[in-house]
Amino acid sequence: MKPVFALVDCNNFYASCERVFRPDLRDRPVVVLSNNDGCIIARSKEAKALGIKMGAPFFQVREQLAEQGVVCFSSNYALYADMSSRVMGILEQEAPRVEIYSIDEAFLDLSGIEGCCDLTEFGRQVKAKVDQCTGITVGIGIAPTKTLAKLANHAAKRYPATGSVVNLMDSARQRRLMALVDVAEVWGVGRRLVKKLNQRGIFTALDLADANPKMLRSEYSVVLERTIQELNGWSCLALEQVPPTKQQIVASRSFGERITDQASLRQAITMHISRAGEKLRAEQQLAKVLQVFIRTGAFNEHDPYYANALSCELPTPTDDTRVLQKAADELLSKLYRAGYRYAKAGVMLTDFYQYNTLQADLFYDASSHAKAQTLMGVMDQINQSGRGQLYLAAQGHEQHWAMKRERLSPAYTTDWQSLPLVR
DNA sequence: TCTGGGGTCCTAGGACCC
DNA sequence: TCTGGGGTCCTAGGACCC
Repeated sequence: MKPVFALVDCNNFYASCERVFRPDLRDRPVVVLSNNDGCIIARSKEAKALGIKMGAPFFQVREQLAEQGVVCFSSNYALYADMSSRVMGILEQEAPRVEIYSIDEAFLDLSGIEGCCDLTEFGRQVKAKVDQCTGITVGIGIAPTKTLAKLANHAAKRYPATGSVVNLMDSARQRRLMALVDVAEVWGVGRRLVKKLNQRGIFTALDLADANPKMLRSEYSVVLERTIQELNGWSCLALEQVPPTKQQIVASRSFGERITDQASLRQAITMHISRAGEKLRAEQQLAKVLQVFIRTGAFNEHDPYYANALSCELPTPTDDTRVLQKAADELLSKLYRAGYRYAKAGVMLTDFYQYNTLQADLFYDASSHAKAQTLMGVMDQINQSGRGQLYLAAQGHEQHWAMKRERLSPAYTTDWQSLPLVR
């Protein structure tokens, strides 16, 4: 059976989420800022039309945005994650198999439904349903491979006449579109690769599709060879319905203000360890290797620069926040140098083990490990219940370095106190 | 003063083994 | 002049993605 993929992608997702609950902003330019109100990471259509650049540092464009009447939001991940799960829920109702690819994108496997209905019409129905139920508009690209579906989605967004649904099952139509599209737009072709491909005379997606896959593989990598095959309608990337288990977990943040003392760094590292531990337990895994890293600002030429990381192997794999915190603290003591203005710190967990395949050593104490797991379970439950927060004292109560979020919108969908009111 | 966070995969090269 | 051949595992770094 010929495979059929659809890529559903939410338009300007974060900016759209903010606008769903603020109808007064419907036609106004809106941008959403990264953590710490650092850079611009999402723009509404109107904001893009004003020429506002993706990734622009907020402090550099702040005045200009104010003059242009652009509404700015701090990022509100609780809201975006909840809106995302609503959108994905609808897709799961509509399509037989779904791969949630990112917070705002999903691949659908539509193989076999051609016989029952017109693919383009199906796409329009899905789009209308998502719009009606969530207020989020999406673009949909349909094609025989994931890479072509991505390209079709790109076209759906770029050409309004398509009604945001593009069916690219026909190979003549694929070639017509590819001839119009810059090779930089192809999924898997990043900035570095574009330069090299341009030097070889490959400028459009079609140039790449017609290139020799074996030759480009030997010069670059098997990834690019697969991309070429996919552009030619040979599906190399399958739908992945079950997310593969994670291989690493990272928790890190820049500080709202620079830190110079070790005590504050210790608080921050403890907080990151707690978050990483929660993620690890949600994955039902144990970690053996822990890394801690700290660094000063990367942009200021006047301040001395220092960035360093240290890792250690734990005696046995663990998911106990307290054990991880103790190890992290020792690493931090070795890493810390006085006299620097630190901008960011974080932790990384790697080398994971499943609960039941754990290879215990001679001194492994099963009963104390079971107790620790119960304790961590209770802690996670309380923290998720919304009734209060349990955390290690080392995290501190007042964090002067906490993330800057000066333009945060309410948690409209995840907090009773913040429900929008209709009068 | 102020520039995000969290992932994956691939490859080359070194260490080590028989 | 000339110093084997073949394999695995691990790590660091590069490139990409959203």
